[in-house]
Amino acid sequence: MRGEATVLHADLDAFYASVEQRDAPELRGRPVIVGGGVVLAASYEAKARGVRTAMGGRQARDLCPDAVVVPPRMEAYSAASKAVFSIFRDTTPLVEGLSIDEAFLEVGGLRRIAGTPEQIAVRLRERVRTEAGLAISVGVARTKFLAKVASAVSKPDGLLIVEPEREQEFLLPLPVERLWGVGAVTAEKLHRYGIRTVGELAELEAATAERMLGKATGAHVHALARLRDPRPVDTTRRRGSIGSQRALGSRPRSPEELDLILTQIVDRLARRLRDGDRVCRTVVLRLRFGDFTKATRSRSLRAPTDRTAILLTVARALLAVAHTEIAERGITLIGISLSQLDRVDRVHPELPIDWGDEARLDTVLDDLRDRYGATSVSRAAQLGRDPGWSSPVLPEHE
DNA sequence: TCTGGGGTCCTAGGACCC
DNA sequence: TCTGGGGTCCTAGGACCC
Repeated sequence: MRGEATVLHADLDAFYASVEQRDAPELRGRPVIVGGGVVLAASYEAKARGVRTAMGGRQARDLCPDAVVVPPRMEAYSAASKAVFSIFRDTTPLVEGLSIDEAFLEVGGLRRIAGTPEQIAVRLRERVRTEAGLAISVGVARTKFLAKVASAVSKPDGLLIVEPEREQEFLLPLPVERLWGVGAVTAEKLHRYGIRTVGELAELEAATAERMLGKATGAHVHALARLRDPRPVDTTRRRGSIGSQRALGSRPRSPEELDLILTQIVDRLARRLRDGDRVCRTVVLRLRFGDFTKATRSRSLRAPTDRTAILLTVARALLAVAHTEIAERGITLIGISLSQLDRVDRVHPELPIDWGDEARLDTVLDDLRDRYGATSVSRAAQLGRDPGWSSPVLPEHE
């Protein structure tokens, strides 16, 4: 007894590019690339010419010179996503969003009122096509992982049901890259041991896979290869961090320029935090240097906050401690992540949300000075407290 | 491969506490 | 001021996903 195939994985096809083709009829049937420096999404016409997500824009244009390149319209994609997710939630209350364009739906309890999982999947695809104007692929299986693989195999615009008794037949011949959690590095490690298919991985002992790949990754991908994936569709998951970043190209940037970009990023994130009634406790500065190596600098606060002034002060202090490195090596990306998120109403009442206690903010800054010996930390602190900084130069909207 | 932007999870060492 | 082991938090880095 292994249960029935009641998990749907629904995944919009070439999402950003499909929204562009939906909104601009002259783009339909033509190769479309969303993005500039890098391909964010490619329509199936462009994919057929070898264009792939994350490919450099230059290479993409060489492969497909007649492609229409359009800049991303994130608001349009976000609106389209909301429309599709409301169809998901209208289908079943048990929806687990994975990203802007995909979700798991548990439909096991709906037989009487809505029919079999297959009937539900067929209707879902029709509704997304007619009501949102988009193609969506759906995989149906007993586990989340198998459903996800099934939707990927069914693309484009497909529906694939993996019946429990056909699972091995379906999965074992697939290349290991299909496993959720096997990327370029892990695939290369497995290839070095002569393992190319899921079936070959499944034949190993778990301990062997763990020795090859590390404990967590090894155990995880080995379990998937053996068809073990007990995770239920989880409707309660909430984001654990939010972030924003900006690629800067290779030209030199003045400290003032960096400070302005950092301010814009923190301002936008702090707004998102407050809009979602969330607070955060850790501020992470992300940097990419001139040679494209990466680094992070982070600081945790004693009390959670959603105040722009506090977040910006900490972010500036983190940037200040990295300024020598930036001056020497150049900078090509700057970003901030806010993590250890919590709901405002979950914060213990005795912990102030508005962390206005300057003495404690000073403790954070002193720590940074001790650790990095940076002299500009105090200037960052001054800037953060300067009432003039915030009197918004910055527009209210994102 | 001349490199976006949004996330998740894991590892590992050190601090600190019991 | 000798020593062990376990648990948790913090920081930094890395793999992976879409």
